[in-house]
Amino acid sequence: MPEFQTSPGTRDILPPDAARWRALTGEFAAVVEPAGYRAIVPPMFEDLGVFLRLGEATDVVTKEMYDFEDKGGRRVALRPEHTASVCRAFVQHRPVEPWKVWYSGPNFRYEKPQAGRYRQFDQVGIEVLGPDDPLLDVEVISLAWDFFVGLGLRGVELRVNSLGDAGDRQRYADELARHFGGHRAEMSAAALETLERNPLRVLDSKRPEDAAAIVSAPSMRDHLSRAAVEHFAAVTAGLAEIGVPHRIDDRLVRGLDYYRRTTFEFVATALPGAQDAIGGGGRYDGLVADLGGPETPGVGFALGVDRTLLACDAEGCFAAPDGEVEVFVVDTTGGSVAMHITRELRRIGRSADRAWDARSMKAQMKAADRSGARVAVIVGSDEAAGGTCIVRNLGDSQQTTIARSDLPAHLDAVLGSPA
RNA sequence: GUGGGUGUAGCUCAGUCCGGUUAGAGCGCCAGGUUGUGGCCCUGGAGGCCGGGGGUUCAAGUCCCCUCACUCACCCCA
Repeated sequence: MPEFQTSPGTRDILPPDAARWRALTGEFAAVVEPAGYRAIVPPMFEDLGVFLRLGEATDVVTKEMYDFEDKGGRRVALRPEHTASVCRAFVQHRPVEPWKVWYSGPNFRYEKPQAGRYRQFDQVGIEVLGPDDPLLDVEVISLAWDFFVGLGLRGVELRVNSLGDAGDRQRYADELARHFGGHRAEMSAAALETLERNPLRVLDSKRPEDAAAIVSAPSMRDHLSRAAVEHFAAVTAGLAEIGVPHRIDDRLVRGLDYYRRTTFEFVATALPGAQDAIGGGGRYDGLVADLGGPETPGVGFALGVDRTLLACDAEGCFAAPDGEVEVFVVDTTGGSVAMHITRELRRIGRSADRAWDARSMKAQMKAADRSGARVAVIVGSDEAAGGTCIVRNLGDSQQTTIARSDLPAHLDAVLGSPA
């Protein structure tokens, strides 16, 4: 084992995976930018207080925060997600509403690593600040949906729910606490602990002992204000209208407690249960105000890049793009001819690589083969002396000798015009 | 944070239960077979503090303890 390795919960994304990684972000931008979302890049760490607003009852805040004191004595934290940063940026810069932004970048959560769960993990997402129009919720959800579909994913389930307004949520939580209080005897110790902190989260327990108490629990649906009911009805109607399949799940509670009204989650059915949540989001109408800004509604989502890629693996879609070069130059005269040829080729828009360290022709040809190039341009002492080169098709092994000055035109004929 | 599993070559893994000379295989890499030409085949080569530390023993990759890392599940989430 080498002395230095990646820290727990982090890893290197090597080629060709890193290319796929970037391609995924590219796909996301291609879905979201035509809808008017513009890229935002907030800092990776902020004043700890920004993230504490995510909710004191959430694990993300209470036990997973990657916080530390900097040399200036400031209490800062690596961001656990983007939403709080985007809202802080909104309060700080006061852009014109609606403010529609998208992002892509790493988040940090100090958790015990596991399959599909890292301490540094990437998300792509969008946020919209300003409107509280339920049809905006529909747009937001549909963009995530379109993105997944565009990747080729077929086994994605969309679950939606409404948590109501702040008051609804509180009343419901109280009622749930009463309900579960009556079932203490049969429930798991862990669930009882959760009950103390955040009764809503108990609905999330997957333990068999808790199942009965959860099934008989009152539904959020019966505790929504009239306005929240209407909002949610408009959201689900909108989704149905544009043909985005979804399931209403009145037990759906999300991990951050800033959510109000609409919440949703994307589940990849091809993935094991512990890692099948590939994205989620919702409305957070109080968050901007909590961060010291004006009362401003917001909606958004974040999708896990790692898990989305895992889902693609499981479904066999969205393969890594090949990073192969078109031409490989073999030069057995010392290498400087290859230097000139690769430079010329790149200047006219062709990708070209070569071998180093003056290796034998056999070794260079082997490298050419491995590079995935379609043609090899070969220069030995005869060619160097005569100002010619050999162009060899690595597919069918046909080769011809041509004047070096004819190389660009010859490649156009063999490979087509440069991309 | 809690519990299980695993750490041997660049990679995938034998060998560990029942301790015993220079620790193996496949793939990959390098060289040669091919005096200028890749893939296939053949031959050879390089490459291991057997995760780290301590202990038991005449002797430890193998047994015991500790530790670190990875991994899976719970929790939680992306």
